[in-house]
Amino acid sequence: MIRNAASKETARKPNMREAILAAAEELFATNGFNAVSVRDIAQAAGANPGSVTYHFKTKDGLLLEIYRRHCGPMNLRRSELLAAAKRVRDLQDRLEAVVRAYVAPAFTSGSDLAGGGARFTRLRAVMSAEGNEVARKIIAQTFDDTSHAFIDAIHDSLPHVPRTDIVWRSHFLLGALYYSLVTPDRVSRLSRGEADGNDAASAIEQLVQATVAAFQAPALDQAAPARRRPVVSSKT
Amino acid sequence: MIRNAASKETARKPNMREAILAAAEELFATNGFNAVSVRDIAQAAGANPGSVTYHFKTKDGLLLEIYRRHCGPMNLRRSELLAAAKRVRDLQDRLEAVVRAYVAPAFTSGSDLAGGGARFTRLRAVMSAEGNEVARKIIAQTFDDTSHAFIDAIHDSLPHVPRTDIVWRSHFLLGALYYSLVTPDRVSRLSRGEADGNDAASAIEQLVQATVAAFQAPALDQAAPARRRPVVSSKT
DNA sequence: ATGTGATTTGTACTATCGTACAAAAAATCA
DNA sequence: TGATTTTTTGTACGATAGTACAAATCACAT
Repeated sequence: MIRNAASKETARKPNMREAILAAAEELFATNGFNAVSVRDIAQAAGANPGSVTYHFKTKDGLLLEIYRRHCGPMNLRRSELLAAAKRVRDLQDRLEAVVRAYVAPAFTSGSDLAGGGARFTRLRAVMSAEGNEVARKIIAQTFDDTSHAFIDAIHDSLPHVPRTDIVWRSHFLLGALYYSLVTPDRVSRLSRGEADGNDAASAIEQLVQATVAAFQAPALDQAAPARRRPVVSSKT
Repeated sequence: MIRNAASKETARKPNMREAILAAAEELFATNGFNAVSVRDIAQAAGANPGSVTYHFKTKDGLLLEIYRRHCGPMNLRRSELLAAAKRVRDLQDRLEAVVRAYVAPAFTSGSDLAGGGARFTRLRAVMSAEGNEVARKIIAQTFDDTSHAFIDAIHDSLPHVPRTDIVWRSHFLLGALYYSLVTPDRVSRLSRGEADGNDAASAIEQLVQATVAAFQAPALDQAAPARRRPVVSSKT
């Protein structure tokens, strides 16, 4: 939408550059950073390997640009959604709205820059698992603000739950979200075809519902640490 | 334990072989498969690169052996824990016991083969994210049985929740578990030091409590699909 | 101690990696 | 159109990858 700006950006002829970015995003998201060569990317984009060097200098630079391109619009969109969610009156409904505002943009398909999108979210999941340095840096300095904003919003809806628990549970949420995008087929397989792990709408609803319940769980204060230790025999 | 068998296995002098396996497990789990070279592994194990080839033939063979070594004892142990959990009378307590039986072994430290252990679990998380072929094959044929057993056990404690929902929620559980092992520092960072993401006991308690609540969430039947669609403006 | 098989070492081969760079092609503007 | 800049191509270089293999070394039964 926001397009006809004719800025002084280097977007003179974005065809090849954009194709390379898209191909790299897809390949990195499915195979990891190190498993994909610059030549793989060039071939998938219908470009020459040297063209990648020309546009992005290095392979790291290419990854960095993928992040750069997404992070700005994405955080903006998330702020909007969060602000709207925070205006919901009913406390229970507000919690669900906040969670949904966090979850939904991660599942959008296509090249939805603003929402983040499933492809970029999956990319982040994979980079996180690989401990990629470039990703780690840009993520810590770009996403933590947003994460804190969401955590605060959730905490406002659940004043009786300590912040520590909220942090843990939001961490679990992100893990579940990532994993749903990384291995959707596992859901189809384990449900014996009754559920479709690749159906974004189902994933969102299931994740929102489960997560809201998780956030609403009673506080886990260390006052009663060894409430019960069931099962676990002592065989080493 | 089962050791002095003097079988015809090639376990005559396991020192170096074991060192290589341990080093590879650690390096793969933290950096991914492709980012780690055979030379890296050999160096970390104090071995010669050729020694890796001698014991495991190929790099894939080395990864395969890591899985092979863990899967048997691990599934055995999980079955034991699950069986014990299923003997818990109270339905609510049983659910928690089953979840704990699933979660706890994944966080054990050291070279605990039977439990699975944090290192191997993290390795599985990373391989899953990278879409590693070797791992994908062995996982589908080794873990699905156990997963089904746990899903069935949880379903028994929650008869009113459709199996589909149980599958989704158990999928979220595994994702949260993986992510907790992959990026524990994020918890410490977001909680501003109030929580320690690397503390296994805390992680287990938090994860069990949150997950039990998630499983207990009301069923999400498609009878009421558009219960409410809060927030989300329609800007594409 | 000595011979034998198992293991470790050292090294080399080929393939592919990321990247550099000059030449060709395309695009832009006077 | 011709000049100039931007983009694409083709190719090459050094580094490192996985793996193979012969020689050296070790463990140990005889």
